[in-house]
Amino acid sequence: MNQPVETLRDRKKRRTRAALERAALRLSAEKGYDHVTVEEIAAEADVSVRTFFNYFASKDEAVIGVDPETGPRVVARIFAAPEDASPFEAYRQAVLAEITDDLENARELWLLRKDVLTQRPDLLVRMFTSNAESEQLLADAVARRAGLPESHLYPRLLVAAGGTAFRCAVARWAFDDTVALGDVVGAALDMFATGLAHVPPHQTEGGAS
Amino acid sequence: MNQPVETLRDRKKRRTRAALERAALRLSAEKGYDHVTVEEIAAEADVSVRTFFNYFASKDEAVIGVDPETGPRVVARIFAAPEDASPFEAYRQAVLAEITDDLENARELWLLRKDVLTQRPDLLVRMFTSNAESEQLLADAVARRAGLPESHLYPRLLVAAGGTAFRCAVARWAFDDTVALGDVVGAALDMFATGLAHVPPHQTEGGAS
DNA sequence: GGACTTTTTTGCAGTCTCTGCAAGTTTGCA
DNA sequence: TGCAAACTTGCAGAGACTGCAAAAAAGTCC
Repeated sequence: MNQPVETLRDRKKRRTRAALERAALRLSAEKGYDHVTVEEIAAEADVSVRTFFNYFASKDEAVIGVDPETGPRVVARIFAAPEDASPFEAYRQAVLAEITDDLENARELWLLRKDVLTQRPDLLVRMFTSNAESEQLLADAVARRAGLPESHLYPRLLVAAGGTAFRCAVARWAFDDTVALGDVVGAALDMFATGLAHVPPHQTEGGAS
Repeated sequence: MNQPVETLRDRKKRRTRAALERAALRLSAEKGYDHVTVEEIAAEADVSVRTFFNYFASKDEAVIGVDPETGPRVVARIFAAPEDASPFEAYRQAVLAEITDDLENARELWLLRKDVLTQRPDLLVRMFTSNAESEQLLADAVARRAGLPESHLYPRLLVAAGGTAFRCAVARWAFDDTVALGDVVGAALDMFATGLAHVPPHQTEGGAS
């Protein structure tokens, strides 16, 4: 029907969004998140303040890097997993693939973001779990793969756990980025997979400190 | 040294905080969170707007019911658990006890809060995980009980998982409050305990839908 | 009770985030 | 070229939140 052809408009929009995100991160890393105004961000990206708010609902969203395409893309990845993969495995693969890709495509942004999130850990909380909407999307996808009713706890819990794994991993990665973020997320997901009932053996990844 | 005697000042402060929280919740449940101003909340609690902000750093915090005493109290509960309890068990007991108590002491507030959190699920995200500070406190407590270094992933992950369990449980409870909130949190924590690798057998609590 | 210290409350001025609206510009398309 | 749809922008305004200094209240000591 509609081939996903990228029109000039689309390209411009993507560029503007990227410019705003980059500006927000660069300035926040440099001067501190609280000392940067939306006005400055918009100026650096060469658009009006009003336009900033056409792209991001809040200043927070800009540094978080909220992207409306992420949710649907991860859902697609969940369904793209092998037939015989468990719901957990499907979700795990989708999340790790998304992270790896994003880190690949925007490594510099992530390095800046690391700084900003260290300044304001509360923003980190809203990153993966950013909007209830996309979380709902993912939970529905997991539920379908698991053959569970939407009201069941498991899908929501799994998706939320993924967000939590991501959050903790970023926190740890910000503390020591000699390890790959994807690996830390993977490790965290493994702990969730096998259960938290017992303290894991001392196989600290990296063994730092 | 300093007996925990409750002076008049302390009592007034507690009352004011409670009045503000109640006002925030009542008005939000009635008119919708976005249609309530801090001015109205302060008026209903019979204090000035400026005083509102002396108690809560933001409008959000008022409906969330942020209380500076909660963090330390849960930490105390973690250490109060039986010597032979695993870190997970200690944490689990602490969380469940806190929830049970709070629900006991402020049931009406929770019924209002349920409404508000249904309107704005994003606030729910910030509830348990509200501030990075108290999360840090809890993680340190768990780490000490587990004999792990502070940098280890496990304590942070466990605490964050608790927050997640709580969050998902509230979401489900808001949807159907014929079950006790504490029980749903318990069920969620059980899933985390045994691991999310496999879809749990269909022992749906309540079996709704 | 009166004088003095410490806390808490309050008003005020001011900054910043965010929204609705209407007009101006750019892009897509026939 | 000409029209329609999508974006951008400025503007006015509501509302959240902060710093500051004065006023009020509570605790203390004589």
